[in-house]
Amino acid sequence: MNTRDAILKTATRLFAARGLDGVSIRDICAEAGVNVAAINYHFRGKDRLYQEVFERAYRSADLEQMPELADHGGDPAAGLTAWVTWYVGRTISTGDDTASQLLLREAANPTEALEGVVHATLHPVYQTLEDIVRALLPESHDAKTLKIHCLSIIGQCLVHRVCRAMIDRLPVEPALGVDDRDEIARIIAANALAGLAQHRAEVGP
Amino acid sequence: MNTRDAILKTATRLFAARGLDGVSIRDICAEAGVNVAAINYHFRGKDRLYQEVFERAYRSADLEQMPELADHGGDPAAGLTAWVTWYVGRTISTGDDTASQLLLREAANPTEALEGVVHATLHPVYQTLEDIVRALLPESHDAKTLKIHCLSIIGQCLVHRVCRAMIDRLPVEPALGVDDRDEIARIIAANALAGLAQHRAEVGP
DNA sequence: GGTCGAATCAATCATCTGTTTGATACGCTT
DNA sequence: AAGCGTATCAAACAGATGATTGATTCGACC
Repeated sequence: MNTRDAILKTATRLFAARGLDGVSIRDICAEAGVNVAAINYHFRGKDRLYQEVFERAYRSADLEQMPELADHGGDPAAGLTAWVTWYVGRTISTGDDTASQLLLREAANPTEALEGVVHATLHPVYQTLEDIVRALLPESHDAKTLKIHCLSIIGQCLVHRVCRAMIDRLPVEPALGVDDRDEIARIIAANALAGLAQHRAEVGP
Repeated sequence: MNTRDAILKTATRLFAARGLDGVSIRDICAEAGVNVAAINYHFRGKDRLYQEVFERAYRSADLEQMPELADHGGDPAAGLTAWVTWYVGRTISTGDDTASQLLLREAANPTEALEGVVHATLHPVYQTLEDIVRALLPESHDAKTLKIHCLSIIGQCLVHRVCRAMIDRLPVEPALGVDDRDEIARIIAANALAGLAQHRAEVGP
């Protein structure tokens, strides 16, 4: 196998599991079966390798199937439900979790690589949500209210991933798992729609 | 000053800012003005020092002023609003942020110390919220629905702290700060109450 | 005044860290 | 076949790391 790809593959797995400081280049090279000098030859150092790993993990994020407002023409409520279902699905995932693990580590310990990922991937996701929520707010809303509502929706989805370490240690039954994704998405969407509806009822269209 | 306390004070600040792996015992001792051997003498090693730091940061958490259901006798809605306001206030804080920083690092990189903190501090907080939310759900609710609703509320509050690194890099105006705490708490409480009310309307009391 | 334990210190230990070096092998073009 | 750039390798480098050692200081107690 290509040496460069072998390093990337192993490094992605190890960085996600143990963090930048938790993995030495000797760990990576041993598992990848390559010489330690290969990292500096192919990536100009450990930090650049990590940067490449982190950005690749999010460059491959499939935003193409993200539901948008336009997909649900006249019905922003349906758009919101679809968006939340999609977002919860990718947050509570059975499959590859490395991307969210890397992002969680960046949240606790930001590196230079975070800036690029936020602009390239996270911002478009947020903007799509904002477009939907805007359509559900009174026309007279201010930008701050809009932002708070969007972050509330995101927070309800992300808590299940971000706080997993704490939730799993909570002696509270039942444990929530991947099988509960639909139920979780349903409640979050209902919460958001009810909150936005009530806001409209108070302020007017 | 007491050597042991000097180490704890400096170690807490540095561990919160840079993490367990980001700080060497020499860093701590240099800033605290003590000898490197003092850490092994007083704490039996770096890991134990970290454990002590993390647990102390949450042992000092003032849960006494946490609003409970009993404080608002017949009005769980008022209890929820009070709880959310309290929780948002401590999440988006002007003052000492070390505890939440340490917890965020634990979320990304759990250590043995997390278990104790969850049981001693986080669990009581969660249970208090659950008592309030339970009173706002139909009597026929199941445990899973209750848990999801509670985590949704927690998620809406925590997102502003946990995702700060990403939110601050989002090119979206306006930036939310400590001055917006009340507005944020108001919207979160309204969201939760509206969601729970709608749930009652659907299912019955 | 002598003894004991706690506390502090400089110095050292063994190991691990990211990086660099110089040599070697391979595939390609001329 | 000669020359050249790419890739790989074992070895070494220089510095940092957590931990330990043995000596020293200090105050309390009998």
